[in-house]
Amino acid sequence: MTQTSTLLQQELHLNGMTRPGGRTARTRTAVLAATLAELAEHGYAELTVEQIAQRSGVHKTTVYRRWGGVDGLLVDALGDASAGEWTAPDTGTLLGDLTAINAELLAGFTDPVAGAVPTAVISAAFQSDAASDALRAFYLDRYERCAVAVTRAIERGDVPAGTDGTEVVRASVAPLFHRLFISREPVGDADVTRAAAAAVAAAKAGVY
Amino acid sequence: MTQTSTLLQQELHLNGMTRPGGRTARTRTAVLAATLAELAEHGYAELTVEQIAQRSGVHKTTVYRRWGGVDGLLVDALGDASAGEWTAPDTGTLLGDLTAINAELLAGFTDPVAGAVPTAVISAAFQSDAASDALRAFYLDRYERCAVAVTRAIERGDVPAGTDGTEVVRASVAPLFHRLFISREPVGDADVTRAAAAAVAAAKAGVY
DNA sequence: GAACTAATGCAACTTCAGTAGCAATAGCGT
DNA sequence: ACGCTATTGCTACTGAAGTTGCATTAGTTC
Repeated sequence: MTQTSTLLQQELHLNGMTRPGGRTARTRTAVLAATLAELAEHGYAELTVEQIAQRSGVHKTTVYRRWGGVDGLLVDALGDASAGEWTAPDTGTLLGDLTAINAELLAGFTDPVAGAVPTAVISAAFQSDAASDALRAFYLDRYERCAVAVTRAIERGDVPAGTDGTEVVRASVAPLFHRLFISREPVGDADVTRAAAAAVAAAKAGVY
Repeated sequence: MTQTSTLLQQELHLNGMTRPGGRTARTRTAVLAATLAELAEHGYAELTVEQIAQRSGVHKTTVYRRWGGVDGLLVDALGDASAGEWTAPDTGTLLGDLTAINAELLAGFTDPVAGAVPTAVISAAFQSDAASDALRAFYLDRYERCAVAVTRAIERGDVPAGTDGTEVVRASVAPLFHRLFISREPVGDADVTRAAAAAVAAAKAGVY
C-alpha cells in the first residue's frame, strides 16, 4: 500500500455517508488496507475481524458496526478494486483479444496479492448474499467491457452479426474459472489459448 | 435416508479401518446421514459439528476425532456419493450426449438435496486441501466417464481423431459452473443447450 | 466366554467470534 | 469559537468451536 493509493482511496467512495469527514475516510482506508494485507498473508480461511482491527489500529466494534463482518469488508474491497477504469485489449483479432483477456485473468488470479480479493469474494459468495450480488455486478460489468472485442469482430465480418458479445466472453473465461475453482486442476498457458480458441470457433459457427 | 441406503453405506467403505466392526460403521452412517440432513436444511454456511453430533446421537468429540471437522465430513460424504456406478448417457449424437450431461448436472445442482454436498465441497475447497483434492479426484473421474461420448463421436466421424474427450466435456460444463458459482447469474435450459453446442462446434473445428 | 483394546462417551476447559451499553472524540454547522 | 451529533473507543459479556484427559462400552481374538 503506497501513500498515493491511500490518498486516492481516501478521496473516493464518500457517497452515501452522512458525515464523510476525514476520520471516517481515514478509518475506512486503514481497515481496507489491513484487509488486503491480511488476505495476502493468511488467506480467506484465516481472515478474521480481530486481526484486521488490530492491524489497522481501528477497534473491532467499529469494523463490525460499519461492515458487519468479513463478508462486508470483502464486498467493499471488491468495489474498491473494480472502481478504476479498465478497457479490454485490442490486438486486431478476436482470438488475440480473448487470449489476452484470459492471460490477464489467469495472471490476476495466480498472483497471491492481486488475486486474493476476487478469490475471497468468490468463496464468500457461498455464504453471503451481499458477496454474491457484488460478484454478479462485478462480472457483468467486466463482461460488458470485454464485449467490445466481439463487436469489433462483427464489424470485421469475422463473426456473425447478432452474436452476443458477453456470451462469447463468458464462454472464453469459463474453462479457466472451472479449472481454478471447481475441478481444482493446474492451469497453464495452453488452457488460456485453448479456451479462447474454442470460444472463437463456437462464435464463428453462430452458436451465440 | 431410507433403511436400504443406510444398510448399503454400512456395508461399504470399511477399508483401512483397524476395527471395522458394527459400531464403527453404525456411527459413520449416522453421522454422514446427519451431515446430509443438516446440509439440506441449513446449508453449508451454518453447518456445524455440534449440530451434526446432536442430530446423529454421536458425541461431538467422536466426530472431531474421526473426521477432524466439517471439511472431513464433506469429503467423506462426497466419496460416499460418488461411490455408485455412473455412466454417461448415449443419445446417438455428441450434441445430444453433452446436452443430456449438462441437463443432469444443472438438475443436480439445482436440487437442494442432491446438490447440497457437491456445492458444499466446492465451497470447502477454498479452505481445505483435503476438500480440494477430493474435488479434483471426483471430477477427473466424472470427466473420464463422460469422455466416452466423444470417443463415440470420433468413431462416427463427427469429430477429428485425436480429440481429447475430457477437454470437450470440461468445455461443455464449464459455462454452467461459471454461471452457478462465479458470476452467480441465473441458469436455464438455454444455457444448457448453448454450452453443449459451443463445445461441439469447437470440437468439430479441431480445437481439442 | 474371558481378556484385550479400539472406539466412543463424558465433562471440564480454553479460545475466539460477535454483541451491548456507555464513555470519549472529532467533524460539521452556526 | 462553540455546541451538536455522528462516529469511534472501550469494557465486559455471551455463546459457540474445538481440545484434553479420563471413564466406559463394545468388537476382536484366543
